[in-house]
Amino acid sequence: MSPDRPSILDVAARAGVSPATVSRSLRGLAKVAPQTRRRVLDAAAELSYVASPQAAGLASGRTGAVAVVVPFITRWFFSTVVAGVTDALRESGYDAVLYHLGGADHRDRFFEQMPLARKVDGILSLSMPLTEDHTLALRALDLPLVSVGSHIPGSPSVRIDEVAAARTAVNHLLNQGHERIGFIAGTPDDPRFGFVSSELRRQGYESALSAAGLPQDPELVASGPHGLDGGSAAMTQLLTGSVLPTAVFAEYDELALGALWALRRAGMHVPDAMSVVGIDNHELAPLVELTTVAQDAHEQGNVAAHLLLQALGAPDADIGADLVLPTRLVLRGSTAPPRQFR
Amino acid sequence: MSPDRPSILDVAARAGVSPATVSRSLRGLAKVAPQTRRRVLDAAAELSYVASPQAAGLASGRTGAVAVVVPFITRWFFSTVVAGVTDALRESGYDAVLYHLGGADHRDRFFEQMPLARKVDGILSLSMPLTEDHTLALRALDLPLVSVGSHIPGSPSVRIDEVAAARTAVNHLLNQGHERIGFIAGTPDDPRFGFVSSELRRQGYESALSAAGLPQDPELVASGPHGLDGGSAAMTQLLTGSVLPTAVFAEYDELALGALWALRRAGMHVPDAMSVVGIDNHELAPLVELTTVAQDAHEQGNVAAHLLLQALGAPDADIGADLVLPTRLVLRGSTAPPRQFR
DNA sequence: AACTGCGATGCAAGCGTTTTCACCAGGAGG
DNA sequence: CCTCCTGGTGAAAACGCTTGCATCGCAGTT
Repeated sequence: MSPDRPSILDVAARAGVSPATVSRSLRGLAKVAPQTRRRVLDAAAELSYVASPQAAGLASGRTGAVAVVVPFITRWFFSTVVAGVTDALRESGYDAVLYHLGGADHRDRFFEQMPLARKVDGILSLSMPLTEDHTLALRALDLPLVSVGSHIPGSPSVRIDEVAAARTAVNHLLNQGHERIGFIAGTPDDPRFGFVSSELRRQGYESALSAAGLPQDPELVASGPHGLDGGSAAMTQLLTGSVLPTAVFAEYDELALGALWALRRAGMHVPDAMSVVGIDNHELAPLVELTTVAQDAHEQGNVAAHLLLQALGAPDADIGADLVLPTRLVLRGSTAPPRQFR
Repeated sequence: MSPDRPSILDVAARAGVSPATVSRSLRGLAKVAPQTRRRVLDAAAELSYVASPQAAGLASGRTGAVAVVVPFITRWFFSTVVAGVTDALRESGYDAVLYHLGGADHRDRFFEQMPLARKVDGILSLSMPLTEDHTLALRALDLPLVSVGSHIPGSPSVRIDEVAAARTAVNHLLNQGHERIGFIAGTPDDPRFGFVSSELRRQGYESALSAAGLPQDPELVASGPHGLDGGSAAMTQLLTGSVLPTAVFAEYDELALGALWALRRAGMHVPDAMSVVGIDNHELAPLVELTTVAQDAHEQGNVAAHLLLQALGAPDADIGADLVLPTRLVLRGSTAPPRQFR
């Protein structure tokens, strides 16, 4: 049925040249006479020859693949970034090997045995919550590394200004006259550390409050697991607390959506009884009229991939680029001045 | 900085055995004395040796990776299936190479040059809309293939009974007394063909109507691009048509969500003025009280991965398994009897 | 006319494993 | 005491490319 895939020798024979020339022709290297190249290309086509990436890799030391390390592929932000990454990678012929590292235990195991040792040429780390050990393990690989959503010192990164984004969201609420503003965060799945963006957004929340001369009430901060349910749980927590906020800022839209859900169940009207704002501009945000600070996740993936490709092309280019992409406040119906202002 | 990764020869030298024995020890093959194996394992650990997958692949003909081919990673169903797949794959040590084939043109190019020729040991195709050419190209690869969400004759597949699921959704509406039931579909991105599930769900819709003795009114069928916007557009289309339905069945939840959005903008109350039902049980379905026919996407990914692993283990096991996973109607607030019934 | 330079090509040495086959010691069987 | 296995091990041949180096014409240079 499958009469052995043709090897480079078959192509060489058919084109009447040496395997070396075939290799050079196929990869578009310089020193080949146009006419010779044509002959080789034709021969290869006729045999529908495809070079073995394994052999090529062994010989050249490259793999033609990059690792994409992502914590939760089902979250809007990550799946969208991954889409951006793969779309950019496609052009260049690089493959994307997906490492889905949900739980902290998975991450630990992963970084211990570092399965991508000789498997990839570069790494794209998406907002991974990394301990120092993890980072060191990555470093030890000595592979080009680009991170999205967090900044790993020494390697290029693409992100938004998390603090500013959070501040934008909170300021919006402040501008509307809110004074008791809650914060809903995702609980880190590992006590040792959480998403860098979590921490930064919280900082933004706190600094915005400070700047407005408002106190920080721990009662106004709640957290729940990542995802819709977590947002819902956190909102419920706030609703049953001793201090009722008039508005809440959620770390990201999926938490905000969960909060909206809880509010609905509690019979609290949004935005009359409670304003809600998030970050992301999740695809479904318009559906529930969620006011949010938009970021372009697809673009971030795209840019990150290009950065990595660049690093792969130029062995020791300037490391350390830190691209900060813009965000913008998208006003929808989930925010309004608090009652006493109307 | 990086003093060349150790090779199997280094380990062999350190353990005082031949590379062959090292290879056997490390892979847990039978014919190695326990004591020898220990010695090798220790030596390998001390050198923190990791075998080169490239070389191993070249020599053995295996790659240790499987291709995951997916049309839209950002859709709930696909990202969830991918999560299921990667979670299952992790255990076995196989890597997942992600091929994100959004547009039909990407698919064409992909299947023409078939970049996964020698790159993977097996393929997982997620609901890919495939032309006959595509399928042939896949076949030609002669690799184990498992599909999710559609059935490719001759290879195992995991899916739900699309027709039955659609019928369940429509029957639910019928049982409530609806007689003018609209259908909202996603427009294929390529005129030549669309998702298999699209077609089947439509069949389910039609057969349920027929079974109830209701006519099929083309005016009640609308479609839009995939995703929220498409659902919204299709709903708008229905709302401005000559026949106004009292309920709509959307091919999948994201379209249903889009429909809900359009209804809200049109000021039509759900479910009083219009009932809406979808398929999936999208994470956000509870948020908007969407009645839907639930399917377990994560489980489908999981099962599919295991099926593939099995096929990879047993060279020529029985091909053709066709696992049909259950679905269940989840009643929420988006459906109710039409007005005249109350 | 001898020489230099250079574009085009071939040779052959790797790259780091896996795997077949041969080999060897020692216990079982005759 | 000799043969036959058999578990344990090593030697060496693939596996299918890439690439440094050598080679070879041939058009320019002196």
